[in-house]
Amino acid sequence: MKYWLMKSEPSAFSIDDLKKAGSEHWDGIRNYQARNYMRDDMKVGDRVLFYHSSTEVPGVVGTATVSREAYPDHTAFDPESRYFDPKSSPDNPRWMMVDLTYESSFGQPVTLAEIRGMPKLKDMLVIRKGQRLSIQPVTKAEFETVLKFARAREAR
DNA sequence: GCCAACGTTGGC
DNA sequence: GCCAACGTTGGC
Repeated sequence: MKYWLMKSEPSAFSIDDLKKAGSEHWDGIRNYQARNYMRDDMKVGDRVLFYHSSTEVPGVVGTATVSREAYPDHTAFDPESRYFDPKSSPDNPRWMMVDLTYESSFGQPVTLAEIRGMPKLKDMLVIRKGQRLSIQPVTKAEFETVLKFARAREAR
């Protein structure tokens, strides 16, 4: 089983949106490395840290699981979509998506600043300068550290 | 809104 | 295949 961090702008799609939906497809990925992670490495049951970016307090806000492996991102075929890509076609799809299923929401986000401050999380890609990938692998230890930190705070 | 860091595009 | 120009990301 693998572990991931996936970024979303909450104004576009938030953890609450995923909670409401239960499961949802993760469309709009238009970066080859992020696509390759989904296409080649994500399996059903993989666990995901759900991260809110471009918001007042960026950070991990909850968890999800991968519930369907990579399949063509249909928004690339839709000229009306902001994610339209004329180079992608149903015959030869360039972009992929996976489905995520909601797992949990943190009472308070584990903020980017907090991640920066924790020695155990010093190698997380999300705090590496210039790292903008919207899908990033995390280690099991990092995943569990984030989760424990969130749970410990909720227990107080 | 600024801007650093990157990724992509396209002319050559 | 180089690389300048351009677009995007995302924290601040």
